[in-house]
Amino acid sequence: MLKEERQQLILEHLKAAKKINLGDLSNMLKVSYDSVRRDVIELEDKGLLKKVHGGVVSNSYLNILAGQRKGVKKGGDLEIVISKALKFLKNNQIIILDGGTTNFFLAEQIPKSLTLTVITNSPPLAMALNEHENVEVILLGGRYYKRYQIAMGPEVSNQLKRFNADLYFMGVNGIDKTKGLTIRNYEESILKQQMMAAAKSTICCVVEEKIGVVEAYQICPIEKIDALITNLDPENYSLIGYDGVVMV
Amino acid sequence: MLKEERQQLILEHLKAAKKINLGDLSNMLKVSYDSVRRDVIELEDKGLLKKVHGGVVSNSYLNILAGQRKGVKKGGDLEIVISKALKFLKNNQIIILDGGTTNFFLAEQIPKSLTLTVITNSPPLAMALNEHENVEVILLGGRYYKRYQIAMGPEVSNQLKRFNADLYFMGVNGIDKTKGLTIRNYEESILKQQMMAAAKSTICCVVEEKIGVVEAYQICPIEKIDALITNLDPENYSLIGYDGVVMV
DNA sequence: AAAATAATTGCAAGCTTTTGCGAAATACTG
DNA sequence: CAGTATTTCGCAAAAGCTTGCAATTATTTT
Repeated sequence: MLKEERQQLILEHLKAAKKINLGDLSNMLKVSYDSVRRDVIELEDKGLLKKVHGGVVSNSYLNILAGQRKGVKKGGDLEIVISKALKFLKNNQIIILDGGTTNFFLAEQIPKSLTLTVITNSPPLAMALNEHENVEVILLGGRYYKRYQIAMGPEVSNQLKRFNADLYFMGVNGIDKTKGLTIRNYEESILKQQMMAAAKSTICCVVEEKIGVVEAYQICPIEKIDALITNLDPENYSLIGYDGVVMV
Repeated sequence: MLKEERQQLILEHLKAAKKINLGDLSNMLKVSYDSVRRDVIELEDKGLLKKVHGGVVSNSYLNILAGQRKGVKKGGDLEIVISKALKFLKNNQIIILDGGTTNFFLAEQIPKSLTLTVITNSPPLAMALNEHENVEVILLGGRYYKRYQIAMGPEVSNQLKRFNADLYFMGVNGIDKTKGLTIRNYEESILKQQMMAAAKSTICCVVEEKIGVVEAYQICPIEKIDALITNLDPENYSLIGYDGVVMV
């Protein structure tokens, strides 16, 4: 069995199971514990799952590449988040949208009648707005990171310095009471800080499963953002202790 | 057995089996391991499969990107133009590709093994290079023109000033002996001039039907470009009178 | 048709990746 | 805090891959 094949199987299993322990995987795939372990490490490096003590959990990192366009499931967590986020949009606003699936789907769902300027470093997101006649798009250029499908680097930062947007919708990998907003890529964490600085207020959109997750690099502590949008009711117990933020 | 025949068999087998290891292929096709290996490298260059340690997998297996049709018709005019254009590419070159369909398809057909830097103002083109691991992409940012799906404006021009690329592949709407290279959009005509200035040499790729066509805005006279690639034989009568250009 | 050139093939030696094992370290549980 | 479960690490064997070379076959040129 090829390594790639195995990794594919692990991912498929994870879609169904949500959490699997490595021993079971090892039996199931008929390879040693170590091989599974190494596969899982590789997959984690690619951001496709998250390793925890006792097994692996799905990371719901849908690659826009993977054909899952127009992928907001009716009534799903993501749809709830997006519908809440859309309420923040007003005519003639200038908003920054960074890369990431949530923002991509948010962009797709922007009402066609709304007049907006969208600043983004994500080519797929820019293209998702092709049919939005009233949305002007400013694309930030720089070195293009294929893996994340975004532009990053000094050029992007420089261009950002000249902007004063009304809103910034930030995507993150994890959000935690004490560790704040975190992400897996260092450069991106810096970029997101700069995007915050380029906007009057910052809104963070996350689905439930990212709550309590801590990733490698902090962007900022919780209280620096102006609003946190989740699919949960603002009174939900999972959100207790996130002080200083408007919950939506 | 001919090489092409063998490669066809490999692809067919892969369609059915999703994966296969090179030793088995070697037995099946009754040629040495090395020949199979070299076939597989060629196929990988064309993006038709993915080589991994232990064998090959059909690349639709790893990525659900299968639906992404390669848009060049076999034996069509465009394919001829593109195959000629690819001969100009050498390892470690820095090339500028502007928007337009010819360049988009050219980008798709760049061999996966080629190491290049591609500078572009076209988000779709940047994304078309997602699977080209050896191609670094620099995305030019600015105002995004949805209709053409390219970035244009002063930011793009400024970024261009700092580049000294080896080659610029220019797309045009029309080419004519006396009126030169022309295009429908004024701003774009200026941008293309700037791209010419940012590259050591400029190559123009056109299919037959654009020859003799004159559009609203001239980019430059014919003799300013270094090579003209068409689907026609360089000796073809349609090309008589285009002086001062290398015909390919 | 002969010579020159180019493309293809197979081989062998050397190199890299992958794998499983056992010991050691670390994280959870009651 | 001890005990158990889980994870990590280093290593060496095995499997697989690459590279240069020389022989062969095909193609083009003279």
